[in-house]
Amino acid sequence: MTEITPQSEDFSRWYLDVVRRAELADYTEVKGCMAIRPYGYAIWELIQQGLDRRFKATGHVNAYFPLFIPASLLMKEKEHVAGFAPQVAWVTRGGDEELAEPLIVRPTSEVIIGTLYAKWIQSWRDLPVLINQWANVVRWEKVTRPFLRTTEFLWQEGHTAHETEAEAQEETLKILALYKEFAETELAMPVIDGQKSESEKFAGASRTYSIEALMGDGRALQAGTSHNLGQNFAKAFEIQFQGRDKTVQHVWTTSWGVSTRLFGAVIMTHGDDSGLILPPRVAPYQVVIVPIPRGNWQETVLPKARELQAQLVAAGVRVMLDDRDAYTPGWKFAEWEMRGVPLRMEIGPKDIEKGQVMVARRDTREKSSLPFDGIGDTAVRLLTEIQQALYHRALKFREDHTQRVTSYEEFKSVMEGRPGFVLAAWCGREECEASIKADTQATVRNIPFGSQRVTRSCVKCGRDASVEAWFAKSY
RNA sequence: CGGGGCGUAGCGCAGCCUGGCAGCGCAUCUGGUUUGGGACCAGAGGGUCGGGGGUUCGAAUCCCUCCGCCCCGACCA
Repeated sequence: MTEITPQSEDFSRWYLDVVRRAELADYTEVKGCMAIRPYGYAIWELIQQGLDRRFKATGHVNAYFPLFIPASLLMKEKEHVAGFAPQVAWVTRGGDEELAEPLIVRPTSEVIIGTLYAKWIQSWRDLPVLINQWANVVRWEKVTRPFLRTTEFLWQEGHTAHETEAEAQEETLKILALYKEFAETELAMPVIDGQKSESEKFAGASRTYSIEALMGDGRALQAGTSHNLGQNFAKAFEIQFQGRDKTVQHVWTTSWGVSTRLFGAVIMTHGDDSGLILPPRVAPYQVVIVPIPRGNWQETVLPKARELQAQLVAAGVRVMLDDRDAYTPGWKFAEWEMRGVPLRMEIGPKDIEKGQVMVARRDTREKSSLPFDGIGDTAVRLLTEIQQALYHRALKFREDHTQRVTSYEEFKSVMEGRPGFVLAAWCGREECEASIKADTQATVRNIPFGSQRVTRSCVKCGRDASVEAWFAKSY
């Protein structure tokens, strides 16, 4: 049995151990292309459901666009192609024929969708277009890591078109808020929202916004982005409509996405040295029942365990009854803890006699006997508690690793010591951003919305600071 | 893409230096006894030694080359 490397010894190795031991994903023959195993995929499906429900509730609909895109289309938006070209995979042959025009495998779908929107949109009455797609995309990455950065990954990409600049901006921020609410409610993961710096914004966007989470090793992870694309793509792809005032105008577009990377964020936000800890709302099994075999247990204990399972299912809880005879209870305890199941219920002859169930929490490891009667409600209440406890624990961790600094010396010493988020005044110039990165490895994660011109000077160069920004070492 | 480390059974590793029967632990399978924190006994199965090429009577071992994984850096919404 391979042990999981302790976080304190090597966080990165811990992460890779958890991914493999918990059977979330596995490597394949191609660099950066991982298989997502059933347990991992079940978690992804729950993430999808939570997001999809929210997209639909805000008026979005799903559609599907093709994997292959004519290379020439990518070239139409100047900044976009410059940003993505180094990461694009090409198809130059089909069967035994050289293609007249090479295809690219989508790294994102702005260009193909833009081409279609140009056909679909004629009038202001066709707007807004609010489409999302669930898809795989490919970006040729040099350094890959399961979930965090893979060559092929799963994500959703929303692509909307609007009549006015204000509407596009509203959509961009609405989705950012949706992502934040989702991360905090479903993933129990506190995030910082704000605007990306000029150097970190999406290739082709007017403005990019992000949510950023803090991982257990003190490094930040960009967990989702929402872009206001202005009229950049509308002009490149001639997406035009006739307005209320009879004039022909370009639409205003947005795009936004989150990927399987979110899953990596969940692992690194909540996990501990025993393995994964899943927030109940995205746990494929919220409760695992371990029957305690004694004597003729299949006829004494097992029926009671099934009854317990039925009560939990009736209460709307996702349950796994682990009735495998080949493993001992102790082995099952360790196994399901490693896989992050929020609650474990043990039921044996002693419990049955007393009308009780032994309940153990994954997050606190507290173990207590609770009455069998009403166990469904008890489980629901405990799961809610765990969901909140995980959020508050993560929030406290972030607060303990967040500070405002006023001098560069202070900035550097924070980054050398216990890293985390640093809020510092910044003049907004790429020059300072780059030299801060060179000195400390920290980059601008984003610029908070409340941030306004402050009287203090740039933490690096001392000039007037236009904003305060969140800095951190990042993935 | 640069520097470093690594690749031998599902996992972790020894063997390589100095060429000569492919091994160990865990896991797996069968049978039995067990089972409230990773059980025990007995037996069994499992290998293109990352791929290709070369040297040699003979290559896991030596040489060339390609691929993959990990770490650091560059790059990367």
